[in-house]
Amino acid sequence: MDKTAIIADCSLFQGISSGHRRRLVEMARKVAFPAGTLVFKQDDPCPGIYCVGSGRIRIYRIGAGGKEHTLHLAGPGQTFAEVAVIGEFSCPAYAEVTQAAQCALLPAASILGMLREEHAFCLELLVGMSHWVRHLTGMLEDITLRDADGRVARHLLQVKPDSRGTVGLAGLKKHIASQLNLTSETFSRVLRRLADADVVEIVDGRKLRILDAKALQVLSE
Amino acid sequence: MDKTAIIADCSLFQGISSGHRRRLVEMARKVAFPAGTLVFKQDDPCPGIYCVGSGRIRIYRIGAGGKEHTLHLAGPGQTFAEVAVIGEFSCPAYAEVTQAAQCALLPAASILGMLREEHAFCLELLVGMSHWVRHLTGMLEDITLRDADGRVARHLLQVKPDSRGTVGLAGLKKHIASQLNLTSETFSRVLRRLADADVVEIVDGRKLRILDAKALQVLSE
DNA sequence: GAGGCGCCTTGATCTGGATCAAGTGAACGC
DNA sequence: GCGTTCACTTGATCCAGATCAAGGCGCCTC
Repeated sequence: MDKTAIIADCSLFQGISSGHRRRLVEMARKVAFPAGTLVFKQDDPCPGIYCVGSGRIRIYRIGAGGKEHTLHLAGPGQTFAEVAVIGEFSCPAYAEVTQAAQCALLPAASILGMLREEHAFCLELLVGMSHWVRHLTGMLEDITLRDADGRVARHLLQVKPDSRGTVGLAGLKKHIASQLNLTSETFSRVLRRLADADVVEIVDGRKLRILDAKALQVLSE
Repeated sequence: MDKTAIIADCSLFQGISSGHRRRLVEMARKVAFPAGTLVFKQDDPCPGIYCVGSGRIRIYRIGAGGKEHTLHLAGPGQTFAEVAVIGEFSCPAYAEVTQAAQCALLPAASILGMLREEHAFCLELLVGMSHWVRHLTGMLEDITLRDADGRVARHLLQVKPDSRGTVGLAGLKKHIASQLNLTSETFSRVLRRLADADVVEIVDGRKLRILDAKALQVLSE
């Protein structure tokens, strides 16, 4: 997978003109990471925007006592570190490769230059950013206004099912649990309860099928 | 307080050119709200960006069972509904006037038009938005990674003290508590504990003085 | 195949903060 | 003045979900 393909697939740049896209490809650097790599640490200077072509990167924070909170599990077509680049902050979180990944790195300086020159690109990113804000307010709503069952239900409804109604989990259960601000034990128990009530069916450890979307809807209120 | 003054004071538009600012003033409509007004409801179409000149507006969501979560207590110099305008969403929350307020309303259509025409304005808003993202990730970090004492400590450190080290609370205790995802009872108890430990001094119901900022720092880790 | 390790499940217990309940006190209208 | 309301405090109890503990299971490496 080359730089061009990665950037073409990237949802942040869907609405962009082909000319701008070509400029992005030119400035991009292809980077590959084996599983387990720490791409950057919290408070590192931010190298640029990463576009994920393949694999999976987990973005998380660490609080007092070593507790982790996963903000995002970035997969193909997604980006991370955009906000830090635009606001010119240092990295606000840790980024760790959970599945060997190929990414395109758009250096911060080049992006900022292009933003200054290209009005349309600027508009594009503005909309992309507003979606990121939505994601965050959604997480906040989850954590403050929903109980464990509700959060899991909403999460299951958000990941779109593939061919025959099965949804694959984007990462380890413990990482998904941490994204929902739950422990893996609680996540496990909720899944079991949903399976016992025939709301979902556990296909294998990594996949499950939604049997009763309506019931999930009700749970997430 | 007229439109011109409100927009001049508005932190979102600090870096903007005087020409752009003049255009904003032209498109703005002055609106005054008595305390208790519901400015908009969740899912209403978003009328535009509100700039607060005076008074206080509480932005909050309601979850199942009527539980509220306060996202923001917007005061003078601050804006709300920017994100909905830019992303062209409907209102993502409720906005209620907690202290009689004077605002300037920048209609969504005019703002979107200006964004399309004015590159510098677009850049400006992009940076403004990245700060809003920071605010949200800060709240998330608070709620997921800190306990009640830590959240209160961080909150107290965030509001900058006025003349002689006293900090005034931006709203009712129950609204601040809800912003920190606490009940007012818990908030009250934490404040008492901090006062007993001589970390803060309760001046009157609405104000308090920070005696030991270091200790607050430690609590918020 | 044996051992080890990390992920996941399930059960038993613990606890921070919510909820319930009661009381104070300030601000208001009549 | 006198009731009413509403913010806030404080105390007593409760509970959802965390933590602790114990296997089970898949997947390495040797």
